[in-house]
Amino acid sequence: MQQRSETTIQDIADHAHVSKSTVSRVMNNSTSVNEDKRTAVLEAMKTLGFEPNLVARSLAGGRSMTLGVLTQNIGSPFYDSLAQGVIRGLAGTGYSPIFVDGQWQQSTETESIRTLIGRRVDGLLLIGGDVPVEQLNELRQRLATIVVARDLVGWQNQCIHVDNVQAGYEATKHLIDFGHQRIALLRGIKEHPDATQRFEGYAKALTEAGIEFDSDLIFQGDFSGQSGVMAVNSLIARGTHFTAIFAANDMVAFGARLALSRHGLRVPDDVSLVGFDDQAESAFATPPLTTMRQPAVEMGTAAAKALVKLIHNEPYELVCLPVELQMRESVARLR
Amino acid sequence: MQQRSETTIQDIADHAHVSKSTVSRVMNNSTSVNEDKRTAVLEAMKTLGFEPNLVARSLAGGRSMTLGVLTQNIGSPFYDSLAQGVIRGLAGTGYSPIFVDGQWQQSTETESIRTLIGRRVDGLLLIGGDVPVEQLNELRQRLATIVVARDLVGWQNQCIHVDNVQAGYEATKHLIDFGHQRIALLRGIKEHPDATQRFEGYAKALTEAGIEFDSDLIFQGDFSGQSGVMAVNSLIARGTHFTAIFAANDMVAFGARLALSRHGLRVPDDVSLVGFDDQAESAFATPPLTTMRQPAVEMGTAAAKALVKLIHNEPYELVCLPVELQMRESVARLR
DNA sequence: ACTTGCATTGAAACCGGTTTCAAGATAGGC
DNA sequence: GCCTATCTTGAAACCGGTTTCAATGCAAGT
Repeated sequence: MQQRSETTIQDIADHAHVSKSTVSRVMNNSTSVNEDKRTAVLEAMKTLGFEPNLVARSLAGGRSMTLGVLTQNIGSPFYDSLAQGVIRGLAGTGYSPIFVDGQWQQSTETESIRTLIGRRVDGLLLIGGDVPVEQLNELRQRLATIVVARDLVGWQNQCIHVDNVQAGYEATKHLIDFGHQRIALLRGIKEHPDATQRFEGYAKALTEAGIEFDSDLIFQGDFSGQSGVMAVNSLIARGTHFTAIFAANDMVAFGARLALSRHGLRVPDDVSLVGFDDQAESAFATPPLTTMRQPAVEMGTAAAKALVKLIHNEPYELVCLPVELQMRESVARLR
Repeated sequence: MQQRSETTIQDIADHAHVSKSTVSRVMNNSTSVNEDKRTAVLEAMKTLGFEPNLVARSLAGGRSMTLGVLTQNIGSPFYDSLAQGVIRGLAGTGYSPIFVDGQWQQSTETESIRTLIGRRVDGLLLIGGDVPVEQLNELRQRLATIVVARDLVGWQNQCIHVDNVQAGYEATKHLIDFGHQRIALLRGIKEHPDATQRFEGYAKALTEAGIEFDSDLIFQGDFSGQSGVMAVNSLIARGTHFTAIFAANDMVAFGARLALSRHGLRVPDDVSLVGFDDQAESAFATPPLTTMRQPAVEMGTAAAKALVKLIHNEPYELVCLPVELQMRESVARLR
């Protein structure tokens, strides 16, 4: 595919009978330019249909106006919502995001970050991921970096995340408040810090309510729907008694709900169910799913805006957004 | 944030006692280089931790190794799956995607495409969207372009999409085969060609089966869950008799299923339900949703690979992937 | 021994902008 | 009317690579 040679700044200069420098100045409003020349240049740009070469601009100016976004599992609701938020937060700032998928694999992530650096992004937005802190500490020395959905020590103001312990606590507390004592926990991936922290919250709520912890109620799975059905099947097969389920996320909750129904168990009449994430489908599940709402879009937006400020050395604040219980109809008071 | 000045090709050259040219040659394997020098250069690159400046490379080489992907509604399942497919298709090709969101607005899309051109992407992948054909025809003259999920006349081999008429036909046919005659159609957005084409397929299946078309069964909505709820409420409020629903997509089907249950109607016992897309949640809905599976990931992958070939002027083929009926449990034979 | 051909290599031009520097022009201050 | 501060402006250097071009060296051909 031959790229038709584009019009350059030099063409504009010739057409307007000025020098390249002047054209550049008009484009950037850097120093004052005589009104005649300015209009002549603008005129020429319009006539010739000039589109500045961002690549050349990046090289010369040292700024690429591009932000690298390392995300995980593009195609999964939570991370997509974050990405959506990032896009919104960047709208109108002049910066474009370039997304790469880390796939929750350290090697992939490291490689992806290298690529982004090679592309000379002006800043980095890391969403989740497994890259060790030491490596990130090094990274932030040379590049404006903000981390989302991950809790890093020593990153006070360059890190926006959610309190998963608190969230796990509240979800469990909600079930306890409704009279449940036998609460099954469908854990997410073992190594995943979110899963671990929510588990902590769960345990804390139990302890606080004086309910004995029973490891039979814990199912170690992942974040998939299939994991939810397996958990319930396994729970029932083992004959474990439970009246409520706190699922790793909404997708797991869907799977659990399906498996329950296969066993003739109704939600919420027989078993109460709480999810996590509040993805779009959850409000329209049958019954609508009670879940912990993660402000994914908002986090993405906040992170993006903060990164832009960080790059410009402007002050900003990164608040820790709350996970809120979204009460719907999948939880019932224990009779 | 001060960007620590990176090591350049010149540093490598000095360190290895060769010229810039030679370093470049080693990097690109362009012409043969003496083994001694080659190792010296590689050595130097390792020692100095050299990361080539992609920006400079793009400018000099005329290739940016970047592909522009214009997608719609990042954060919606179908388009996200496509994006996921694109990422997979590009893995290992050396090209990175840069995603921009057109948000189904022509002005935004046009603007986004301009930005991508300004970034000197080597190719364009347009997913859905409203940009008029004439504009696209112009575009393809200057840039390798492939369009996904859209049927464009005259784009035979640069366009990968799905036969929505056929898909609409098959979904409807499936319901008819199960004895349904009063099939409500929950249409997607009026202007959206997908919605129109599926409607065509619906009408065709009806005609073919000798079932009279009843406009009372058509609900004009959008692609949201809320739309499904409203449709069912409206249908019931109007007293329209129906035994099956063909929803604009799975999300709409979820909404419909919820509204049905609110009215005491069971799926599939009282009303059968067919969705569209087969998003991940659908298999775990209760009951698992029968739906038309769009091979979104596969389409994304195929499109990405084709684009790379197109850029390299290599031959490729873009097959029209089939939409397949994914039979699950939301459709029952009419008693 | 002399020409020919190919492999190697560095110098320099180039990609399309930005930015520094110095010069010319204009205007204000006395 | 002269000097200085400010505004405009173009030439040229620069960003970090790629690529062309010409030169050098060396082995093969005759």
